[in-house]
Amino acid sequence: MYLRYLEDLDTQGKQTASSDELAHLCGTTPAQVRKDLSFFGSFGKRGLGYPVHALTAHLREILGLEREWKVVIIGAGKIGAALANYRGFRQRGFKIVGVYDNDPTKIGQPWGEAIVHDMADLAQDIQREEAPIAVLAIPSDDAQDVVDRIVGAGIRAILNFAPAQITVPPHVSLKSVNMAMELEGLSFALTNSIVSRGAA
Amino acid sequence: MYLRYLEDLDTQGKQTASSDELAHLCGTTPAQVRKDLSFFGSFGKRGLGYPVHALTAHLREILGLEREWKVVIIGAGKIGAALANYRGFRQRGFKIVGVYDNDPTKIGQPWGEAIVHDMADLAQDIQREEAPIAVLAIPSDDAQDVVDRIVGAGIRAILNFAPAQITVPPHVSLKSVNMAMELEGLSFALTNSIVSRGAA
DNA sequence: GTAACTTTGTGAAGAATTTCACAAGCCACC
DNA sequence: GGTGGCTTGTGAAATTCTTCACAAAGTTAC
Repeated sequence: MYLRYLEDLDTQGKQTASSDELAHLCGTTPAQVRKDLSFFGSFGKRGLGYPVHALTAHLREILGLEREWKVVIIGAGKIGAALANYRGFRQRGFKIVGVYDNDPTKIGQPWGEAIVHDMADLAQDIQREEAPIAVLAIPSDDAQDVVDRIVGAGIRAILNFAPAQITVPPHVSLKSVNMAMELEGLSFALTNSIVSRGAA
Repeated sequence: MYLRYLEDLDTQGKQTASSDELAHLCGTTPAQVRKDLSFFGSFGKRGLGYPVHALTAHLREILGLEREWKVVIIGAGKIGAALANYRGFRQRGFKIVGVYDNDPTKIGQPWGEAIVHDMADLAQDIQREEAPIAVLAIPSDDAQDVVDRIVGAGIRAILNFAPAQITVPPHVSLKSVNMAMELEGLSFALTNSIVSRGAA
């Protein structure tokens, strides 16, 4: 989150930003900002604040965004399409090396700059390309099966959009985005008149 | 998360579930499960566990899912389409009352069961329908503008898919899903060899 | 009916996170 | 070069969250 705002500030040509300023932008407190950043090092200058450009570079380094990450997208449906379209993606160092589906009417069809591959080739392609990240955008029923296969093929991180609870070995990182659950959170907030801090 | 698993168990015809069982499914601890649930009431039976079906109903009530929520989708692109397609949506009490875009080539076009409306009508439609929830699936640049307009029209909750940081008044609930940020989280985990608990 | 076994609900302890508050450092101006 | 005004970095305090551990309550078997 800090990175996102710092990039904005950098684009605006801002040289430095105080913890107070960052806190306001991020909807947190100055002390929190300072503690968070101090965990990784001492980046600021007293009396002046944090050097926007340098800190941006630091955070990118910390997040591992200075290298290129190969990503396979699994599922050539609407969500897969939305992801592949999203240009901020490659821009941030994520390179989509393949799109996979098991629907015969989709396999071989053009898909953006790429072609939809047969899911049967998925495991071997992951091994050959050494792609560490997979984005899962397939129906829930198939999710765990596919996960087991790609984990076997050496995948090390999965971003899951299937509304299913899946399990991975400890050495694999997993993030799940469940749109229905997000909406349910809003439903809870509305039902219970929860008052927010105004930013998210 | 508990609701999700309990629904599964309910479908499987399971009568009761212990905190131990739920903890295993959700990747947490039995004590955590008990504390969480006890916040809302005393649902379990000692020696037996929690009644799956009744607890499901309770949680649905707590989350405000027993009523219908009207939702407008803003942005008739890929993400909007993915959301509208997603059948678990209406099933869970979220009724899509309109899809809006400002692209003249899209306005009036059929879109699932509905038609794409002109974004110019958005504010008045929200007021007439009294729709409390909006899903924002438009480019970042327009996001804050649109948010200000729909907040003015009486929207009370927003699910934001634009990779932009937006601001709302305190009485409006906001959740943002930022796919790039999720991937960056995975990049961090890979870079720093973080070992997970295996579920998410 | 009772003994053995299970499992909840919850105070209390322990751990983690956030906030406070202030010394130390940096800049700018005279 | 000294003074005043900011702002960081960080121990300590306060708060929040998680885990422990056990009495109370229910179930099952006989």
